[in-house]
Order: sequence, then C-alpha cells, then structure tokens
Amino acid sequence: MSDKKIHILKEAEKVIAAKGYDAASVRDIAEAAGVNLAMISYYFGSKEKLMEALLRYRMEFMALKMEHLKKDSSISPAEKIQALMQAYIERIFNNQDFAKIIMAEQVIRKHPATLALLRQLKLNNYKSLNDIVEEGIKKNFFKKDTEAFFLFTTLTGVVNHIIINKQFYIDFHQLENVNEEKINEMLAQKTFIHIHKIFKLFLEK
Amino acid sequence: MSDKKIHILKEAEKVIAAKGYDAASVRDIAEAAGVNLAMISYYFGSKEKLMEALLRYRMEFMALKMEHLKKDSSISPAEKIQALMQAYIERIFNNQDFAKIIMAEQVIRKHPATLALLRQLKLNNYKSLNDIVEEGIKKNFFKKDTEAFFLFTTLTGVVNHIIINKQFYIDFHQLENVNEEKINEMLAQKTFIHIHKIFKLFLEK
DNA sequence: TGCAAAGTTAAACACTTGTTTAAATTAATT
DNA sequence: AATTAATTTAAACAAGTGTTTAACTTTGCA
Repeated sequence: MSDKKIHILKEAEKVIAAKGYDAASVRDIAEAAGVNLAMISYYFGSKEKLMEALLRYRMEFMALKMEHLKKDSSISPAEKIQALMQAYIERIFNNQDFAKIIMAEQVIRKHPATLALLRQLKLNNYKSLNDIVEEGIKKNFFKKDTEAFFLFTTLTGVVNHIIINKQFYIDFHQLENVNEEKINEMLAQKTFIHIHKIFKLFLEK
Repeated sequence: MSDKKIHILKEAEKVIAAKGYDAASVRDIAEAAGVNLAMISYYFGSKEKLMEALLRYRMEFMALKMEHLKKDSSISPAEKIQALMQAYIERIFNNQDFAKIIMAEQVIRKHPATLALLRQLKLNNYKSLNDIVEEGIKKNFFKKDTEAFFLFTTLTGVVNHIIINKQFYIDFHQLENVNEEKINEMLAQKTFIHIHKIFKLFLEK
C-alpha cells in the first residue's frame, strides 16, 4: 500500500472515530487528508471500501497473534495469559480511534464485509485466549469451571469501556490539565492490574 | 406525553438501534411508526429533538435510583451492591436497543444536549454505586483500596459487551434455534454470577 | 524528446437528507 | 350547527450525499 493511501486511511480514521462512519462525509475525509474529493474513489473505489481497507490495515496490529509462545512450555499458562492481557490493553490504548470505530461498527452498522472481518478478528482473539486457558486446565494450573467467553468479554468490555469513559474519569478527578499521554499510561497500568486480579480469581486454583 | 408520541419513540428506538442515528432517516422512522413524514417535525420539532425525547423517556428507567435502600441499615452494603448489580443487568437486558443507542452515542456522536443527558445518567449511576461502596468501607465491611471507577467500568463494560457479543455467543455455541428469551435469561443469570464474583473479590475483606 | 501511464482537478450527476409549506381533514368547543 | 383548534397529508425546498466524468498535469520510461 502506497504512503498516500496510508495517509488517507489514517486521516479517515480520525474523522470516522470523531463523527461516526455515516456522519463522516467523503468530503470531510478528503479535506482532512488534504486531497481532492475524487481521490477517495480513485484510490479505494468507494467510501465503504475505504472503510474496509482501514479495517484490514489496522486489524493486522489488533490481532493477538500468540503463536510464538503457544507451544513454548517454558512459559507458564499464567504468564501467557498475562502477556495476552498486556498486548490487548496496549493495542487498544495505542489505537483508541480505531477501537471506537470497531465498537460503533459492532453496535450499529452491519455491513456484511466489515462484519465478517470483525468476526474473524474476534474469533482469532477469542481462540488465542481459549487455547491458553485450555492448556492451563490440562496442566492443572487453572480452574476448569470458568467459561472463556466471560473472561473474553470481561477483558474486552472493561478495556473498551475505560476508553469510552476516559473523559468521565478526567472530569471526575479534575485531571483536565494533565498530559493526555500521562493519563493514558496511568489508566493502562491500572487497567492491567485490575484485569489481572480478575483473571487470577477466575483461573488460578 | 401522548400515546402517539410514545409509539413513535418506541419505533424510532428500533430503527436507530439497528442502523445508527445518522443512517436512520426520518423517513425510515416515520414509515416504521406508520405515520406521515411531517409528523416527526410536528410532534418533536426535529430529528435531534426526537432523539433527545427518546433519551429522556428511557433514561427514567435506566437510572439506578437506590434512594429507598440508601439509608436502610437493615440491608447490608453487600446486599445493596447486589441489588444495584441486579437492577443494572436487568435494565440493560430488558432495553438492549436503548443500550446500543447509548453506547453508539458515547462512542461517536457528540451532540451537546444528548451528551449532557448521558453524563447526568452516568454520574447518577456512578454515585449510587459509590455511595454504597463508601458506606461499606465506613462500616468496615469493604476493602478500602478499590477505586469505584473501575468497579463501575467493570459492571457497565462487561454487561454491555455481553450484549454486543450475544450473536457471537449464539454462533459459537450453536444456539441459533434456542428461543431468544431463553438466551437472554440464561446470559443475564450468568452475567450476574460473574459480576458478583468480581465485586466480591474487590470489596469483601 | 516523445509518449503512454498515473495522478489530480473542478464540475456535474442523480439521489437522499431534514425540514417546511399550504391545503385538507378530523376533533373539540361554544 | 358553527367555528376554532388540532391533526394529517402530499408536495416542494434547499442543502448535502457518494460517485463519475472529462479535461488537465505530472511522472516514468524507451
């Protein structure tokens, strides 16, 4: 993918995250990217295909590919879970615009192509988590009475809702003047500790 | 509010939850409600004001008004927390369309009037939770090292993400032929048990 | 240098959007 | 029954939508 296409995608991401897909017009996106309106169709074919390209482009980063430690038995299942949690939190916090777009897409928009992509991403991430959980149960490290679906929903639900409620947190604790980078760091760390406790509760014997 | 206005609001809720506010046209809503296009403006003034009316109408139900047991010292803080959890889960599961609209509104749309309403709702619910937590700490029933914000985010994040991922759950467990009412009941119950365990972990000594 | 391919542009396209209008119908009040 | 008010309607409005067009400029290559 050319630099120009990537530049357009990144600007489109900002506009779509701020306004939502439907309210973000192709003219808005073109203006934000500093290109002529017709270039969107020229490069991507259509607005919907631009959205699809954005999902494909970012999903690469958002997928929790845990293959490298899947069969590594020198790392305990608990440590693997920890690595997955850490990776997920990091990715969401580093891609907050994209996280919002994905949330909105799941909640309201239902275009077949994007839904299929999201389903694939969700399934892959769920399986990464599930594999580790099953390994832990087999090796007798983990409780076997916890449904992986609820662990998965807890991880994704909590992290994403912390992003949604970030402004609420800032207002409530009067952190308006604190550097946003600092707030993200602090929140990400606290989120990790929080989720870690929950996973310990449900998994460790 | 007249029956007709309420009828329009309820139909609008379905359409907006399915398509999102921006993609749901006034014509879509009018058709779903079986009324003439101009009636929307006649009754509500504008599309945006219809949205505001919908939020006001439903927020009545969604607010967790815990005043009746706030000062009741015959009920333990743990039981109060349990009642609040139960009430929240019930309301989200019984108003899934509205829950989706609220989520989308928080994530992408940012109309001042609706944002202020949502902020108020969030603040009220947060305070209901926080009051009980503080009472529990004061009475030496609860740990005092847990931030209420993370408890709040956990409750709302997990429940709402279970709604978002309901179809994923159905597909994954091949429950396509099961009555949706049954699935909701089952999921709500499991969600309650799940959240209950988490709150116990973070609160009880 | 010449020329085909790629890139860029402003203008136009058909269509949908939220809202308003003015006329017609129904309901309520005297 | 007469008259005023409330409701409902189809049609029209201007503005904004995604996409296409055809002319123009730049680029890459023989």
